[in-house]
Parts: sequence; structure tokens; C-alpha cells
Amino acid sequence: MFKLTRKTEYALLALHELSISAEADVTKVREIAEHNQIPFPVLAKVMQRLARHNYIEPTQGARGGYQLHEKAMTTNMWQFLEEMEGPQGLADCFMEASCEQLEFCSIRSPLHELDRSIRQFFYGVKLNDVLGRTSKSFGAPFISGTSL
Amino acid sequence: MFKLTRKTEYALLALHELSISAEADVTKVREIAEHNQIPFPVLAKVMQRLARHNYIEPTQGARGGYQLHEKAMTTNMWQFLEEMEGPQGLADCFMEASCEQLEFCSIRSPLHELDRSIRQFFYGVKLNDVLGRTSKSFGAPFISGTSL
DNA sequence: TTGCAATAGGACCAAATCGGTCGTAATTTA
DNA sequence: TAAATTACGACCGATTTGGTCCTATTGCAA
Repeated sequence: MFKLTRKTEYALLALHELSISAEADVTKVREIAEHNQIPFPVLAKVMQRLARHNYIEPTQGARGGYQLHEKAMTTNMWQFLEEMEGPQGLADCFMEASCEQLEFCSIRSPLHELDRSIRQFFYGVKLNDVLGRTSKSFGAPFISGTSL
Repeated sequence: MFKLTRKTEYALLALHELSISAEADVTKVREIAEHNQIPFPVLAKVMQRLARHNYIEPTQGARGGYQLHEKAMTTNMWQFLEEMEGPQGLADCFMEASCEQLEFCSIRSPLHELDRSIRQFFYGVKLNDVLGRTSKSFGAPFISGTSL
């Protein structure tokens, strides 16, 4: 239920590699693929997706490659995950509008509450945190109003 | 990435229905299936799984059915999810032991930290909370040590 | 004791998702 | 022009998921 897809892992690895290379450098996909043992064609498409969402800047042609968009590093993880893997949520009825038995669903309201607090949690995590460029700890999240 | 499987939803619906019926009653799977528009054979197996993990108590034979184990209501959601859907984690290397490039992985440590804090979050959510039998709110979880 | 209603559980299937390959354009440098 | 690189769609195989079907097994009740 919580596993990152392979492509999201690849995206994180690639962003990490870009983040530790000199800002002025363009890095070739092939290099990143080799360093991280990722099949080149797969990573290539991951990079295109990252570029479409402005996490990185492509340079085409020979001597081309990608550069990091620094501002992407402060993006929160929920947005990142949705841009990498599509709309997220505990249940379809929290993403698409419809569920036939919406009105009869006995657990919708508490589940929706849980869904919201998961989102809140991930809003607070920035890409930077996950790329290990800070020494910050996520700490132990807690639920206000409930006993742990 | 975060979606509950259908079977987990079914399990929650069933537990909810058992939780609002009289304690002494045994409830038939067929009833629960009809009330919630769940295919009977599917729900039947979900119930068996719930029983195996002691969330409910089966009574076999004619006039049989299931009863809620009250103590299950205080089970935390992480345990519940793992018992319904199997081992959970952000990446395989946090569940199974091995990953070929473990030592080279540049993002393992921060991801592991994130994984841990997600677990902590779900440890704090009890089945009771998700079944809507309390009016508790999950509140907004936060990450200590990071700026939101 | 026989028949029915219920849980127990395995075998199987179709659809969706996921991870990956391949082929072909478009773009830029040398 | 040739080579290197990103851009992108079509396709494939494996796995997961949601579901059906069939056959025990158990226990109540006529």
C-alpha cells in the first residue's frame, strides 16, 4: 500500500545525482543510469516526466543532458508523488468524484479524515529532505487529539 | 501509492457492521455482503482472513456467522494493514532484507527515516478511529524539526 | 439421521498495473 | 553530414488485483 513505484525511486536517485553535481553542468541520462544501475530507456522517460513538471531543465542535442531546477527541491512530497504516480488517495472516492454507494458508505467520513491527515503529513516533507541533502530528521509525527 | 485495496475496504466495512450490531449476535456474511453491495464469495474470504488474525470470531454451521472481537478495535492501523495486505514499506529494502546496491544507494537513509515516521503515524491510528465509532479527529500530523 | 445453511479454502480467470524493451523522430554539436 | 542526445509512442511479459466457481466441513433442525 505504501510502496514507491520503481519509477519514483529512479526519479529520486536521478534528482539526487543532479543535486550533487555542479550547477553549471548538464548531466547525461546515460551517466545517471550507469551510476545507479537503472535501465537507460526507463530512466530516460522518467527524466522526461521530471522535465515536464519542471523539476529539471533539459538541454537537447549532442552534449545535452539535464540540470536541476533548484526550486523543485522545496516541492512537497505529496505534489511530487502525484506528479510522478498520478492522483493519490486512500480510496478512489477521494480522487475521482463518484462512488455509487457514496451516501450509504459507513466509513467514508473517518477514512476521509485519515486521508486528509496523510496529505498534511506529506505536505510537510520536502524533496530536499528525502534527497538527504539536509541532516534533518522527520521526527515522530503524532496525532493531536488521540492517545498514542 | 496510498490506496487501500478493495479487500481492505471490505474488511473495514464488515468490521463496522459488526461493531454496530448487538454483541451477542452472530452476523451472517451474506447479510453484510448485501448491505454493502460486496460480492459474497469475496467478502467470505476477507472474513476468513479477519478471523485468522483474531479480529472476529467465527461460528460455523447453520445459524453461524461472525462476532466482533472487541479487543481488535484498539489495534493500530499499521498492524491491521500489514495483516490485510502483507508487509508494508516505502521500498522493498525496508521489508525484505536484501537490495543488491544497498551500499551504493544514495537515498536509502533519508527514505528510511521517512518510512519510519510513516509507520509511527499509523501506529497512532486505531481501528476504532477509522470505523467512526469515536468523534475523534486525527488532527494535523506534523514533522518535528522541519518547517512546514 | 437426513437435509440445509453456513463457514473454510483451493483452483482458476480476466483486467489492470508495472517494469521494461524497441523503434523512430527531433535537436544540437563537431 | 555524422554522431550524440533528448522526446515519445507502441508494444510485451510478469505481477497484482478483483472476482468467480467448486468442493469440503461444520452444526442446527425437522
